[in-house]
Amino acid sequence: MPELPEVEVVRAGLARWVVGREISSVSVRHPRAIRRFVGGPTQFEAALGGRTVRAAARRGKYLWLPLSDGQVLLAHLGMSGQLLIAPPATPDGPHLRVVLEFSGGGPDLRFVDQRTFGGLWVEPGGEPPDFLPAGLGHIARDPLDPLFEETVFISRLRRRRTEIKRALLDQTLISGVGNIYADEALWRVGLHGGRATSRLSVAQARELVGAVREVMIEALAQGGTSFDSLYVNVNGESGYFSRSLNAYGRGDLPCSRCGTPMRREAFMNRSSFSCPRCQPRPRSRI
DNA sequence: ACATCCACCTGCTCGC
DNA sequence: TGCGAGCAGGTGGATG
Repeated sequence: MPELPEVEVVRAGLARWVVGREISSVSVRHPRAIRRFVGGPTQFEAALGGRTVRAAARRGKYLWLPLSDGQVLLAHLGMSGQLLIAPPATPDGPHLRVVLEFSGGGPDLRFVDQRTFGGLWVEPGGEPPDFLPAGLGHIARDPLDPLFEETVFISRLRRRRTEIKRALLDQTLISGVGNIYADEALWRVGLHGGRATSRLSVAQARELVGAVREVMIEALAQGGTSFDSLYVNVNGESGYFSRSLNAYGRGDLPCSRCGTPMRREAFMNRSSFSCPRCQPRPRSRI
């Protein structure tokens, strides 16, 4: 799905519904879902059977479940992945990719993913709290992480030679931010995403991180952002933050601050939304 | 090392 | 009704 608030909603759901349970069997319905696991479906199923889930952790948009044998089950939802808690008798939907069943009955955990950009895989684990799965070494901390170092982020940001929206989407600089929350944060601080990172003052950069953090906290409190059934919590329920969006998806609608029609610009095979008046385009390029 | 771009997918909506 | 184009919340790896 999803950006940090949506992934965090899923993590919390896993903590509630899956932690403490023993995996009894695993069924891979689509091999692409585990393409990041070298062993293939048979070994994947064997790697998980009989293990108990110890916790539910997250770094940026990646999730992982430490297991009783010391390994971790990793998940990334890609653009359309869902982790759903479902009664065992639930019929297979068209995009069901992996099913995990648990000992002693109770609901299954299902990985459903229309576009198949997401996936599950298993890696060696390690000791919390500093442990980070090997595959996630390049992912920065997110701005809600207590160990996120704002001053380090700001100095790295200002040393970049790129545009601020690109930098916000760079998960090696700051994680958890995607197209929605980047646009929302930029709108809040009145900066156009095309501004040069190197020309931001420290104060502006600080304001920007503050806005990212703020919009994510607000979204989290409302269960995340969803426009349709594609982005849901583990119980299949949508969050309400789409009602609070001020920028994303609002092309031609009035800016909620000044009333000017919002503009939509093409950006990396996607769209950026901004207010032409509150967020003027920079005069100079990078 | 750093910056940029696009392939990887399915499905929906829109205009012709 | 059909069909192609364009679009969708992400990312790793190739390329410069």
